[in-house]
Amino acid sequence: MESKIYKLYLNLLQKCGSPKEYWPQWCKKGKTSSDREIIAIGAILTQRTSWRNAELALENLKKAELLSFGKIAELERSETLVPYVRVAGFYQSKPKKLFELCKFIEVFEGVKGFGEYAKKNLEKAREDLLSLYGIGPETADTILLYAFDKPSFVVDEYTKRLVKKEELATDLSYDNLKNLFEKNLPVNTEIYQNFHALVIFSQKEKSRWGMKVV
DNA sequence: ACCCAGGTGGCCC
DNA sequence: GGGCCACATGGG
Repeated sequence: MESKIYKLYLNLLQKCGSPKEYWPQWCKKGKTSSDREIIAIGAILTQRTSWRNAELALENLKKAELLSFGKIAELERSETLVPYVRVAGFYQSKPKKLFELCKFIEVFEGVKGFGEYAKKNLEKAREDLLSLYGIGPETADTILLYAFDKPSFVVDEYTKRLVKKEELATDLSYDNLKNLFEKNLPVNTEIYQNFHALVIFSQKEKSRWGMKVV
C-alpha cells in the first residue's frame, strides 16, 4: 500500500505522534458499552461546536446521572436535557437528536445495550444511523468508527481542506472522499481512527488539544 | 463587532 | 444533485 493517501497518513503520524495521547477514550481498546454510549453522545454534542463545550455538556449529563442511553431513553421528554446540553449550543435540537438515538437503540436492541448493537453489520448500522433525525454522514461515521470500532472512514471539513491543499481529488463531496480514503488505505479500524484524529489534530495547537476523561 | 468550532435538516432551484 | 440558511453557545 503505497498510495499518496497512505504516505500522507505516515507523515501525519510522524509529525504529530500517536492520537492515543490526546484522544484516549475514543482510540482505546477494550471499550465498555458505557464508553461506546458516551462516545456516541459526544459525537452529537460536538456537532458544529468546540470539543471543550461538548465536554462541559457531557460533564453536566454525568453529574445529573443522565450520561447513558438507558437513562436518556427513559425520559418522557427530550426537553429535560436542555439545561445540561445548553452549553454545547443548538440546545433545541441536540436534546431531540440524543433522545432519538437512545430511543432507537432501546426499541431495537432492548436490554442488550449499545455494546451489542455495535456488533451489527456495518452497512446496515450506517443506514440505521443515517435514518435518524440529527445524524448525517459525519456523525454516523464517527459513531461507527469510534463507538462501534467499525472501519468506516470519517470525512470532515479539515479532511476536505487537506485533500484540496494536497490536490488529491477534485470532487470534494462526502461520499467521494470517503471512498477515496477507504480505497487507498488498508481496511483497518485503528488506521481510520488515527487518521481522522491526526487530520484534526494536525491543524490545531498541540498544547491546547486533548480530551479529558469524562 | 466580528469569526470560528470535529454538522444537519429544510428549503429552493 | 448542489447552494443557501437557521440553529446557539463560548472563546479569541
